Amino acid sequence: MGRRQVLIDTALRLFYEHGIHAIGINQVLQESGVAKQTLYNHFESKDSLVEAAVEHRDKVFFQWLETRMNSRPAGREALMEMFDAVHDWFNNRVPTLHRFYGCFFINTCGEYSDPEHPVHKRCAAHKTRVFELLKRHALEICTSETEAEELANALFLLKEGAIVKAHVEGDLDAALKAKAVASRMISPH
Amino acid sequence: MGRRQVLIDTALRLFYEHGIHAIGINQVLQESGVAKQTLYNHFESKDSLVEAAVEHRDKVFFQWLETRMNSRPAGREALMEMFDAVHDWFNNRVPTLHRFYGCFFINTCGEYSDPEHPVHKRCAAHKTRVFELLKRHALEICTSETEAEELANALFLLKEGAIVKAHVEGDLDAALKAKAVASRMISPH
DNA sequence: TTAATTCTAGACAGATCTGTCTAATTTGGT
DNA sequence: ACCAAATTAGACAGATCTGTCTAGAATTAA
Repeated sequence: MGRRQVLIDTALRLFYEHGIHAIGINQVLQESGVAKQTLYNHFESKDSLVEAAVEHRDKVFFQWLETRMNSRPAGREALMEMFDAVHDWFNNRVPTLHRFYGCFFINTCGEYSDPEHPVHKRCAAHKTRVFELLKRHALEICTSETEAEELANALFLLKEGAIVKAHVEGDLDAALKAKAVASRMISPH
Repeated sequence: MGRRQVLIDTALRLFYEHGIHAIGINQVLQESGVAKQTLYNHFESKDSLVEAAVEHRDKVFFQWLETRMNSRPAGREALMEMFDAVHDWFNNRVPTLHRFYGCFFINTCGEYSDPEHPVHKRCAAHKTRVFELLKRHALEICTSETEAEELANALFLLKEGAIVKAHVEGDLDAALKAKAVASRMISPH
């Protein structure tokens, strides 16, 4: 694996576990076994490495979620599969996502509150992308665009809420509880 | 106001806006106009100040929310009022909560991922406390303990999801959308 | 083989971090 | 007015932060 990718992987792992401002460049270098100059050959600053880490997480996470949902019939089943997917995530059964420390994008926005900051913007873009994925499947089982939007929104909120509950309170069944609520919202229709 | 409280207020404001590890003790001292020795007379370390800030936020936030909910009849109306309350919060109409930068407890857990850390524990305790508040009102309109638990859980997830959506995506209507979902969950019953 | 590129190791600068210490000043109770 | 406690200002230590620089080693391509 190229040096650039090694740096991104290591940085993401450390940032995700401890937060971004708690991790210094030197620690990333030491754990990745890369020289300092190499880092600054590939990235012009720490912030630039942070951006790359967020972008990478977006790619990995979205691909994983989309693949999981596509493994089931589009529409209701795919939407329900989402909750099973994040349930596996919460319980550390998805190695590619690392050990669960909440949502990297939510955590990162807690450290970059300015909505105009490039890092914050990338986090927002990720969430919007996931929302669009839900909406696409919601359209399969809804009779109008508005209705699909509302359903996708409800499921999105439940999912985000479950992430928070799982991380902050350590509730490992949060995803299943969210799924139960979601199930009641879709089936009687 | 006592020096101790000045320090807590200033620290909370800065921590909430920028994250905890991004703020140094010296900045807290400068903005609060307090000497360094005074800080270390009241707190044995920065972490101890962080704990105090989290505890204070818990007190202020919970009291605010409980008061808002108690301004309406217990049960369904109080639960609906919660969404109006956080809607005001998202739109910066609650001065005592500061400008909205997401949930301080969620953000803080992003920087203190170890669930055994005192700071993380306090954040978890806050969320649990809010959940119990919801459950108390849910019991007013449910026929069983289990049903109340499930309702409180659903509303809790919607609320947390709305906080995330409002902060990360800048969706200022997130609370109203969550309220709409919640409303559909309660009224037909 | 040679030439160009990439990487390494680490010194270094300058800023900032937490926390300690001192000594003078202010405050509050009696 | 007096004494004790609290606060101030700031120097200081030692660690750590980001980012630059240099010089040599490794890698890659022609």
